[in-house]
Amino acid sequence: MIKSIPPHANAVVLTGNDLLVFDVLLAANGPASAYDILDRLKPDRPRIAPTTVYRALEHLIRAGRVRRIESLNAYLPAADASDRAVVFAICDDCGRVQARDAGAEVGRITKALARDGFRPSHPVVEVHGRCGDCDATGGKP
Amino acid sequence: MIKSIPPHANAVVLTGNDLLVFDVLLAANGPASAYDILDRLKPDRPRIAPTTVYRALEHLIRAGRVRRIESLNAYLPAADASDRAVVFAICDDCGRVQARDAGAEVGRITKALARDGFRPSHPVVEVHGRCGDCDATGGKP
DNA sequence: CAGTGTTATGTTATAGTATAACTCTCCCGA
DNA sequence: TCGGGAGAGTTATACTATAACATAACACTG
Repeated sequence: MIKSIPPHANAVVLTGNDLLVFDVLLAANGPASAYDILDRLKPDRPRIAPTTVYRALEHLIRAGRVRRIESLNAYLPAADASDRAVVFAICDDCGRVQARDAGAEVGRITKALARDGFRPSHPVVEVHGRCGDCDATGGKP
Repeated sequence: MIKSIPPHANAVVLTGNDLLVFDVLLAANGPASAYDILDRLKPDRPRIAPTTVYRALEHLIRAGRVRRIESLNAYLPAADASDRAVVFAICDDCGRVQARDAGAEVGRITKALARDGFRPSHPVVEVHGRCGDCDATGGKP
């Protein structure tokens, strides 16, 4: 039986650039696109290129510190570095995103696929809708 | 070209362009990007623009005939026009995609979110991995 | 029929997202 | 010391999607 995966089985070393990008993401207080991040960094580093941001995002994602939201082409800092499956609840009115653990439900889905011979590696679970606040107030205003 | 279609109450009326795009998608035998479709249409219609393809895709999606795969930026014809939630099993080796009904599992997820005050509208469930064929043969070759 | 609204389509341009390909440099370990 | 690999810079380009405006075709209504 497998116990648990050592937290640093695939340690990813984060560089200065990586942490800079991570700080911007934290400050964004919500999902940010790679180019949002780029724009935020340009005042200090006028020659910074998309490549730099994308490389940092790749590191951060590998390290479990950041998640990509596929249906928004955006990135969100992770609450913790676990690789547990999460579901993103995306409010299409205000743009806010809540991440929730969905390990159990996603497990059912991946297990069902595995029974058909598919070997799941990375699940994407994102639910669009309207958050409680917007639903109460009738939207953005 | 289509002359007129009896305007059933809530039916989405598909136009000639729409059906053309749908035919290309069917012929693709797998997920196709909007620009794949565009390239395939260009020989017959050299002046066709992205807008035209995107508008057709929008119609087809509204009609339930086509699904967008968010994590691939690609489109797939739907097996049927139901709006039941599906999960896409995406093989990252060969690129093939299988759609499976996931109404029950997705229902659990959306209900859990609804209990938190979120009102789900459109779920995105896509699982990347390796299909049985590729897993058996070791990959693309 | 004219006037009007709606939808589809065309056309041009641009915005937004992501990667390729090459270079340089620095650090570290053989 | 040297060579290799990771990080980072630089330039260019590929890929994805929409904006903004113009025209046409049709359907409704008065």
